[in-house]
Amino acid sequence: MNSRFAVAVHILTLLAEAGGEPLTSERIAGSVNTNPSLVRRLLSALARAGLTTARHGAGGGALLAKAPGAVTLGDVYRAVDGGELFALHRERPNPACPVGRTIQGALEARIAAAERALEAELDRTTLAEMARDCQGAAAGAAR
Amino acid sequence: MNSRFAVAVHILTLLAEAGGEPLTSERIAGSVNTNPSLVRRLLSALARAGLTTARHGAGGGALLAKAPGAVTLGDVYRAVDGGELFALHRERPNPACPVGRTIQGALEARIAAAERALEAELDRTTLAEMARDCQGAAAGAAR
DNA sequence: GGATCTGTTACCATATTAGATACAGACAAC
DNA sequence: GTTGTCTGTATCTAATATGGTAACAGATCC
Repeated sequence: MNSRFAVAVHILTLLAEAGGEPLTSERIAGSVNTNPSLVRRLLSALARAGLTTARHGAGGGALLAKAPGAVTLGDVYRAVDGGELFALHRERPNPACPVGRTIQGALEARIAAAERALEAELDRTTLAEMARDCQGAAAGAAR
Repeated sequence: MNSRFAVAVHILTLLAEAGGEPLTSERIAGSVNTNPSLVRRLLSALARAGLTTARHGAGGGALLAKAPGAVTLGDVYRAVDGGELFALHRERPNPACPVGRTIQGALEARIAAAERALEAELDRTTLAEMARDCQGAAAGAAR
């Protein structure tokens, strides 16, 4: 459906490989193949979540706010997509029906558990590992 | 985001409680609080996945194709939403950049693992349990 | 044969997504 | 302190997804 998670991971992997060098939204957009404004929108969400910081002005750009080994894909998911996994009914179910009256409560607990499981799996990968994978694959392709 | 999963679980829970009695799309729509055509669309996906069958004509309607204890929320997810968790980049990343060239491959494995974790958690709940929860809550509310 | 119900299609309104442009504000360089 | 660079945000647009609605051919029951 939406590609925010993929693009956000892409951005952060670039920042991890930059090793403290600030990257401009234009430079990042060149790798992602999109436009700088979209990159800045995502960086805005990542900064709100405490994952990145920015330096204004000439020579500025985006920076990781933490060590690459301390940021997980789960952090990225929560920053850009969190809590949007499943929606409940758009219209409230019929309260005159036993199932309609209770289904949403029964579902909420299961949906929350599923989201926890998803995030726990995403938490098993750090940006450092993503950067390493991309380095290795790039080296392999260059041989 | 989308409510297909919630509505599909609602439909199947109704069928589980009906205990072999066929329910019409109009009857189901009354509980979900939507219109019969949408219900039939979802039932169509559920039937393709082998979760329901239908009886045409007067006195007909939808039926569970399996025992309520043999259908999990993971089955429902796969039937109506499967494989749509995360999208990759809409435009292909820049192949001239080491990260752009390799990020999608590195992401695909992690996304697949996350989806497996999500489905495994959903597989822990069956329709029988959903029906029991709704019965219990309904009884509690009636006291 | 007539009534009922499914399965599918088509159409519409709305919401979401992402591409694009614009501009005020922050900061660096000089 | 003036100029240039870059961020952060708002706005607009096009494409797509979602769900509400109507319509109708086909299957089945009575």
